[in-house]
Amino acid sequence: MPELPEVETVARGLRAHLPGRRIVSVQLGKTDFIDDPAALESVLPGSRVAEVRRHGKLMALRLETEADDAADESVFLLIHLGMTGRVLVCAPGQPVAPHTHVFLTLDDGREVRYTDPRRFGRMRVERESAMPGILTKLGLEPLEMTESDFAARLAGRRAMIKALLLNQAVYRGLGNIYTDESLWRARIHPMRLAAWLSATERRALYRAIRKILEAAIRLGGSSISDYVDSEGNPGMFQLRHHAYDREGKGCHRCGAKIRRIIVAGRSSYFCPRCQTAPRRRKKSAAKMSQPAQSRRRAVRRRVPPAAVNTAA
DNA sequence: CGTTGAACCTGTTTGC
DNA sequence: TGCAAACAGGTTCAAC
Repeated sequence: MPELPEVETVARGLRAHLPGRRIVSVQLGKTDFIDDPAALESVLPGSRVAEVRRHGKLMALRLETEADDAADESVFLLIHLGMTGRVLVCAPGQPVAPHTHVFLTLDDGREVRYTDPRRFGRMRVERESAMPGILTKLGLEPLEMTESDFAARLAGRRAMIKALLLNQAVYRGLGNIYTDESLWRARIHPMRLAAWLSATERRALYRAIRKILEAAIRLGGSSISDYVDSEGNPGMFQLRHHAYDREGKGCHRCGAKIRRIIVAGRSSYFCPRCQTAPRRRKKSAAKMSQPAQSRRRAVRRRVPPAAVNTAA
């Protein structure tokens, strides 16, 4: 479910309710998705939510703990929703959904509940001093990066563009839905090698990512099966998908049938007419005669244009 | 570096 | 109809 627009929507919902609230108590169900459950139980009660941040798909609640001493270091509750995680702010009596494993009771009587059937999500507490290290491992924030920042990350990379967009150490927050939607909009085939995109294509992709994410946030994210925001409402952006989950249906631009292939281990939807496939890479040279092989060798390692500058 | 496949876990959809 | 396989928005790790 949750990619940047969904996590942003949840974070905004939490922002409307949590800052200033004190956490009174914590109850845990299954804890195999929590790094250190005991730490959660000891740190959270009595703390006050100061701020709700989002870094890519990661939510970070800054907590002010009861001043034990002069050290005014904040603590962060980190929440990653994985595939099926939900965070809901509930009235006390509300029925408890199955697979709800974390309850945070607030000082106004309401509860923050974490529900996650597959438990691919993650939760943990971190000291403030650990945060910079965590954030530097993440890539660029898509809605904050400049076009040249974006392009610089593609330079010299021989990976397929889809794999690179999904890599959270390159850009943070894009997942399977929004990479496919962005590539469709930019008319780029998911298997194209990143370094070999033209300047025009890079620009189109940069702009597509912004447009898609902004529109998705405006509509509260995409709800395919599980996703709901912090109040339990689904998003609406799935109604505007052009590629994702549309196998066999007509391309909204040209009418060709949307195809599904596996790229980077993930289902990838694209329009075979609008997003033209890269030239097939050479098969193994094993069967070639010796002279042919040496001739090949000379031209084999073509250096992608973008890497030339970087290397020099 | 980059790719692939498996693993984590449960629920739903698809196919024979 | 029934059961098993395939599949799902994410991340991580080992092996090549």
